[in-house]
Amino acid sequence: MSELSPRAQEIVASAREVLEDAGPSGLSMRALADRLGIRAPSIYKHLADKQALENAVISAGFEEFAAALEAAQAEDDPVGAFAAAYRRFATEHPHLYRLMTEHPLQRDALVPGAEDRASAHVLVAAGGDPALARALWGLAHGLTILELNGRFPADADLDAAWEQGLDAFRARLP
Amino acid sequence: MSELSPRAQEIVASAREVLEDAGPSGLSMRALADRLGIRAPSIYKHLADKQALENAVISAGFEEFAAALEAAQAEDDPVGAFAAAYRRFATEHPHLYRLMTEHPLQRDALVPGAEDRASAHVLVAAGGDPALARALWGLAHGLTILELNGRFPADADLDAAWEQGLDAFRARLP
DNA sequence: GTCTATATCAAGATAGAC
DNA sequence: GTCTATCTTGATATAGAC
Repeated sequence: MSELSPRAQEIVASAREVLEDAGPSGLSMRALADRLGIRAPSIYKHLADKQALENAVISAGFEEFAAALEAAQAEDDPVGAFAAAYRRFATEHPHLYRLMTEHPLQRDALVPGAEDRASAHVLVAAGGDPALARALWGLAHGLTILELNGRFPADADLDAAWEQGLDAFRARLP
Repeated sequence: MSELSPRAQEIVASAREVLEDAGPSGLSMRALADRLGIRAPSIYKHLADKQALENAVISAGFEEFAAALEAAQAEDDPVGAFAAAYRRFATEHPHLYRLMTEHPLQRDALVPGAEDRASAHVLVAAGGDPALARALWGLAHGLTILELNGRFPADADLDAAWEQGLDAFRARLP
């Protein structure tokens, strides 16, 4: 990913706002231009195309996600601390989380290391075991996205579901 | 959901084929009409609109999913049998699985009970504990959709990730 | 850095004839 | 049950002027 000009960074920040208001499908070049008070074609002077825009939003999202996971590390209950921070990030930024996870990533076009920095935390939480870490990630993502997609009954106790799942993982760690 | 005419059922079956060839975004009324050898407006004589079409495909998907999970029940390792059938269904019908899970469901417009019949199996696999069942569902969905979205490294041992996760759940059951 | 004007494409959907 | 003709909307993107 090439460096972004200051103006491009402003545009990306606005894109993030549009995304969080309107969801991934509402993030169009026109909607973004409206938010910026300019016309859509002007955006192309700063960002090559819509993919570049989305990739910039996603990269920033990973950096923010990584920071949130990092701030939440706790030695006494690494699994619980990871899961709480994970769930909170997704709940507070549902559309950003969706954009970051619902499609294959164009890794060549992202800020290098942004994704890795986020995924490193699940490995720590799983005590360094890659297979257990991927399973824990699966649990966290699955519960998160099923909830965002409204797949659980309205009266389901999701806190209890998280705790049951996390307890199962805690029991596998020393 | 109202009953479908025989012709409508043929159209839904073709829609399923288009979906599996081209993915959810490739399932347009025009692409479907091409497959059927007719013109797009003709479809509207049999199905009210695109949502009705998608809901019919989704309902059929749930019934097929439920049947696959039912056929896989095993008393000695209910968690493993459930997970294997779940993973196989999603791997064999990735675009159908996506369509069934990536958006909120319009439950009023689905065949009654189709979703319930599928979700009942995870409850059985979890020994009847709803919270544990939702966690297991989260694990299965998360690993499945992360894999479909290409989120794991190419050299990741996903069989091992599934086994680690499933073992954690097996240990919570009598 | 932004503008207007425009090209291009593809989607869902309806009216009315046959 | 299918057709043609058409409407409407909305998206990405480019050219070239200011």
